[in-house]
Amino acid sequence: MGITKTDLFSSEQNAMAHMAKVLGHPARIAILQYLVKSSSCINGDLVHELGLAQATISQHLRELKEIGFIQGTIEGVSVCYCINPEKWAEFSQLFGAFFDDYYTTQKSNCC
Amino acid sequence: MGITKTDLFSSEQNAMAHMAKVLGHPARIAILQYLVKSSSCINGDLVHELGLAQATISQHLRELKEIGFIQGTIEGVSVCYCINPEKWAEFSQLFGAFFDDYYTTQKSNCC
DNA sequence: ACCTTTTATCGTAATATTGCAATATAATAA
DNA sequence: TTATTATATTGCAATATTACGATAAAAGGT
Repeated sequence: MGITKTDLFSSEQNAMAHMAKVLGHPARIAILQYLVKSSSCINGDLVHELGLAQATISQHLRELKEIGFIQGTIEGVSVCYCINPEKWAEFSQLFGAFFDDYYTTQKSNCC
Repeated sequence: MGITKTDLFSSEQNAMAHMAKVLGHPARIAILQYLVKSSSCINGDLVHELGLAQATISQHLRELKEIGFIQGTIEGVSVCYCINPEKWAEFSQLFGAFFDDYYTTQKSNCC
């Protein structure tokens, strides 16, 4: 079918999955790492940095912006993209909590 | 095209994206949370827990097992699934490092 | 041997994603 | 105004994902 049955899951689970899905493409990982690393907030010379077409990069940037990982401000002819600090902190916390749950729960080591 | 150009990215970026992609479905998030929470290593009564068909759950479990999030041991007629501690730690560390990179890098707050 | 239970796999339909060329839009420069 | 530059959007082809019914495989019970 190809359609995810979101109604079966909690909004937290759907949100978590959506977030992870956005991270689930190497180009988007690369874009985020580039924005984290670059001291200046470079715009779409990501097109030259990564080897993908301009339309493809633009599409990935939109997905990252829609969920909130990044923000873009118009700067003359070009657009300045950078990490959205609030969302980054929020997502970092959510992922951290997800993984840490395993350690804060008492395990009965079966298997 | 639908095919990801993995050759453009580092193996670390591809690995990170693959890992995130596996987490990018609410059913798989729910399965992991269930396994983390359940004191006993319950098997496929996940089928009853979530509202998906047996074949669908089995498919999600295979993906989780293939990348290493979980492990399954045959126990009579049924299979005992549980979190793979080594991989869980590894993935937790990788995600943590990914998000923390933002904080360990000096920012020049543009935008 | 036969039945039952549990899980895996196959096949398939519906939908989603990826990538790009072509084109549109927006802002500045000449 | 016209040209230029940078980015976004549209349309489409190729491929991937999701979900499930049907069926197979594996193990234990009778």
